Amino acid sequence: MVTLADVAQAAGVHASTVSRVLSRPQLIGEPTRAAVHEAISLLGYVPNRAARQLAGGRIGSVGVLVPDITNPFFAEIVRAVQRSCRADGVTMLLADTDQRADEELSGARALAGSVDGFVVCSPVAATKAWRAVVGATPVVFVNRRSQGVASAVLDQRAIVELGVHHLRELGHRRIAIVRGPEAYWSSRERDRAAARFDGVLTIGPVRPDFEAGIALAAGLIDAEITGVLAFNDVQALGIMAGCRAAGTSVPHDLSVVGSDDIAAGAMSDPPLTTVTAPAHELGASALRLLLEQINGSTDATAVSLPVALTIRRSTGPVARRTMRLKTITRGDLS
Amino acid sequence: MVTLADVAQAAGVHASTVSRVLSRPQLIGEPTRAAVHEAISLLGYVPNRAARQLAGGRIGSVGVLVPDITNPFFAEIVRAVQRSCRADGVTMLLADTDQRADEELSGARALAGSVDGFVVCSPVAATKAWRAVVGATPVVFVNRRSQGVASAVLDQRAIVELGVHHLRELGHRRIAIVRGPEAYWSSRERDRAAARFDGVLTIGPVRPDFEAGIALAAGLIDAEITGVLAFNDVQALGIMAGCRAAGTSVPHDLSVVGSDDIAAGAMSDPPLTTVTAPAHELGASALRLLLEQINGSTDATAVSLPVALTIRRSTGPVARRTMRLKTITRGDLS
DNA sequence: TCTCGTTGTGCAAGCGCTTGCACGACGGTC
DNA sequence: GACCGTCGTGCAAGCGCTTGCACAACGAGA
Repeated sequence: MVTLADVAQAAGVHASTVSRVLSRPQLIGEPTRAAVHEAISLLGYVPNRAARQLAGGRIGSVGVLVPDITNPFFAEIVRAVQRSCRADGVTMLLADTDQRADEELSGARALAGSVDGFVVCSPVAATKAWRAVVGATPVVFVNRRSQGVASAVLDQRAIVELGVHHLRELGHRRIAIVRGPEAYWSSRERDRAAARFDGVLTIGPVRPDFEAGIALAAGLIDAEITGVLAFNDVQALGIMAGCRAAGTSVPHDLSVVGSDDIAAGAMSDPPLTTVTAPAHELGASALRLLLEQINGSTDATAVSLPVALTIRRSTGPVARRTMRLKTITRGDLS
Repeated sequence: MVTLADVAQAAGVHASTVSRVLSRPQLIGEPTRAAVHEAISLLGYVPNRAARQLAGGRIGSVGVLVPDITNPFFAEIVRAVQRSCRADGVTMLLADTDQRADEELSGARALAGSVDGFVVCSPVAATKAWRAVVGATPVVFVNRRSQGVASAVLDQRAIVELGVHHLRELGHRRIAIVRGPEAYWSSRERDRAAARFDGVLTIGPVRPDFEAGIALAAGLIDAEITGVLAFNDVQALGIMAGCRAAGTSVPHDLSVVGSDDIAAGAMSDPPLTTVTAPAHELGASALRLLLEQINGSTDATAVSLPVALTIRRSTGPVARRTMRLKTITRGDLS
């Protein structure tokens, strides 16, 4: 293993000089700097992280917590964070929290001390609990807003509006919005947005997974809903599968709008109309926010990212036969 | 920050004693040990990784390189590795290599020195290049076998056999196997297995993605193939989408078998028959192999994991009209 | 009783790096 | 020509932990 001292000897300078060439080059004279660089590449020197961390206090790595890495949406965020990390010379530590608040916290505890900060996707644990675990360590929440914590979120209101407007433009009058788990900030936010629409039914909470989507389909059909905005794509795909099983045609009898825009949505039959989330930007922004916090430039900023409607073929004009008017009441659906 | 010394003072012993209680408890007498443990929990002491690593030589973290984290198959492997890591108190560092050999190597270079070893999924860089980068650092390849490198692989031959037998049992006689990229060990392995079957056409290489699958469909239909084993599920889904676009019914006109068993396969229409890979076991085995290597117990072992056929509805009996006999020649497909 | 293990604990030397401080060598000022 | 910045570099003290070695205390065998 090549150490600082080896490089220093090869370059004929003191180890501290080499260290400075690496960390604050402007302090070192040009000729010395060149000599050091040459020695470094000659010897193939790679700084030892542990030593660097121990001596310097800084760590140079961030922890990323995701509820489910097998969900392509989170995978995309992780990829974005990892790329940004690489570009900034930061190491990324990943933990899958299995959507559980306790796993979230214990994951953070395990990583605390090994990271300079956390990017936490769709956290479910209470902010207070978070603070207790991470102390003053910088944290940024992805898709959750919370007092005193930096965050990068999707414009949930726009998701609802885009979905509902699209369905209305297609002539739908019996529209349902599927609510997500109560613990999610995004769910609560969508509820708020949904409340602004008259005559739009909100149903659920319904788990944002495929099976729950399947199970939901029958209720939607019974209630003569003609257009539905699912909580996410996976659930939307489930609704479509449920419709298929029930002999209901999408989009003829029921138009389905997803949210996220995962790859599987484009592969489905019919391809899923969805509200596309900029997962990559979300991850990149979160890391930027975190790094800013770590470097002390800002604290607790929040960014909200725009979303866009991607129209595919799971939505279409409302079919005649379902157009009879009828008052929608909550009792229509359980 | 609570240090070893703080704990030592609280427990009325020397720091080295505390250190030993943590690392080799059997060296320390029972009463002392208890006192130390009490002090530790009282003070909420958490060992400093960096210091530990610097002093001890060991690092306690492993690097994981995946070609594409947004592919659910790899995501599942990553999750398995991460869980095993957590159980063993090891930290996982992740890098996405974007399926590129150079990214693979540069990712490894960036992590080398910060990890005790690597788990590399579906590596494409040459083994020699790998050795040059990692030196003596333990490595295990996932889904690639290579002389002198430990590996955890799927039984590729079984994948081919399972797929082909299933199709044959359904009466198919015009069966095609889609080859994967030449750089993949798994591709080469499947070619070898495919060669053992008479009258089975191998086509490709075809990229293992959705678009390539779509593009492939037309050729399959033209060649009057009635059953196809895709390279993976995503490609299989593409083939189904291509068929749909061409008005060809799956499974009536073409039976499609995938490989991997990603979640999207179960959500498709029709649900995809596929060869299920134990992604979780693959990841867990890889980590076990790596840890064994790190601890010096073994070197360069290879495990091969069994796969199983999951029959859903993308395969079915061969339709009458396509059963006329005709000699298959390579020229049928480009 | 003396010696010789055993066992349990303390001591101190680092691991490779960062960084505050000291200091020598300049060039410019009065 | 003595004086004073400024700049570039060396020096050395750690960062928190591990670990080989020393050593005290004790019981057992001679």
